[in-house]
Amino acid sequence: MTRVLVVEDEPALARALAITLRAHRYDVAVANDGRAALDLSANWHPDLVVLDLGLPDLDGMDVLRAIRGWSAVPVVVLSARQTSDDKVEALDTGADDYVSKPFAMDELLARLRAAVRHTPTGDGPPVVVTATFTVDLALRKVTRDGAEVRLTPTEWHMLELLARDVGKVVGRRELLTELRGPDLATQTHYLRVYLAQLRRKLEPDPTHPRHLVTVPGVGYRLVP
Amino acid sequence: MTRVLVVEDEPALARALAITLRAHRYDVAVANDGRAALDLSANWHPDLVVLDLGLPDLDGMDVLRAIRGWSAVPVVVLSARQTSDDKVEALDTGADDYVSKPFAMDELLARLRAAVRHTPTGDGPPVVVTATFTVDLALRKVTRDGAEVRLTPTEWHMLELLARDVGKVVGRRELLTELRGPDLATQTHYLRVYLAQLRRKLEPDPTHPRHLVTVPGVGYRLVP
DNA sequence: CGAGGGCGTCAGGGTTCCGTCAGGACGGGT
DNA sequence: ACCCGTCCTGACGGAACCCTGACGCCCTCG
Repeated sequence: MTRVLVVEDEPALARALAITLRAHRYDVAVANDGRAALDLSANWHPDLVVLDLGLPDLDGMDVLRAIRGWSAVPVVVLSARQTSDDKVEALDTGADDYVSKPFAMDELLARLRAAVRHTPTGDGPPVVVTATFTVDLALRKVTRDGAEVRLTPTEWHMLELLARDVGKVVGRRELLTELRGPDLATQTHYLRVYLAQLRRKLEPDPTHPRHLVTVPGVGYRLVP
Repeated sequence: MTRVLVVEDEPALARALAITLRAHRYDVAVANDGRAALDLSANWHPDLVVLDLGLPDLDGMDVLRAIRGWSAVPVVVLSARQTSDDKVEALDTGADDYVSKPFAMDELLARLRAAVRHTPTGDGPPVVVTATFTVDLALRKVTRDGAEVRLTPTEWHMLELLARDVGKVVGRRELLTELRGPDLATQTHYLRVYLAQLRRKLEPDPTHPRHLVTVPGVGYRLVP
């Protein structure tokens, strides 16, 4: 199910959005202010963000910038401002769409659908199959020999990053920036520990990995 | 340069769009009707399509559907209709954005930039093929006779530099500056050692290289 | 004919990098 | 308050890698 993070301080609108989105089979989380928005966008891993620019604590643009600093999740901006300058600034900061209030709900929904289509991983198959295990990005589940494998949040996050670019090498810095933030992007030891745990849970022979392959000096890659 | 196909039957607006886009360093082609739009979108390979729904011969929606039949190029729809039904239909048919006339030019430009961001790495041939091995820059992988070849970071870095300019000679100083920094750009011996290792791993007959060719006194070059 | 420079090959020491085990810190649930 | 799962850091053995030095070859030039 598509996970939508709604960042909206006005309670009435927030409730309306949540109800409507849930009625359309979205998985919805609501953030009332900028802090919660950053927290949820970092830890809840939404597939889409609806961001109202008018927030009580932080400037909405700063929230957008922060999210874009480490994630490529589609962001649809909601705003009462209608001047083209505001739209240009938001779009050039990385917003995928800009909807002015008041808006028609069905139009917003259509724009959300369009935005979700843009997710870089959205065009490929949402499920990665290898010889010994299967990763389902949409369902957030990984199965091995038919049985589901229990993964900790960090383990899953890591596997998700690798599965999002199957076959391609994911750099250590890239992984660490996603997992722990840009500041700790040099702690490569962290990656080794969790890669080992993933291998223990997923590889038939953890000491001779066939799918969770390390590329020395660069990063790791998931091969099908 | 980004190639934009403008589909617009109204001459004044078509000219204005073309002029503005060209001023912003876009490569622009204009189609006055649906037939020309389909023709150009198929043969000219635009990176972005600006599509006005009001066309003399075909329905704009049919044009959109046709394009989406074979291409994932970003399409920004332009229309005089402002009802949300029209927007929903266009967006759900595959349009990336919907702009109602009249519109502010700078907003349209921002939306075009946002739309073009969605195209996933459409530039350049990411794979170099020779008679005995192939280099895939994107996947960071090199295969020989179908089997993957293990390269050390330095070996790969070197091969990457050569593959980035296939056929052209890459100077020794250029190589060394990339590999070891500007200060050590005279240690040509370093290059010989690693070229030899690359040849040993990739050439059928390492003593008589066919693809990793030496240009005496100048540098090396990769020939397909 | 000998000297010299550019090139390719081989080998080894020093260093970095990787994988693994173990244990303390933290937090949520009972 | 206790327990359990998870997160994170430290230490260590082993492997891979980087780089340099030494040597032989070929060609050119004195």
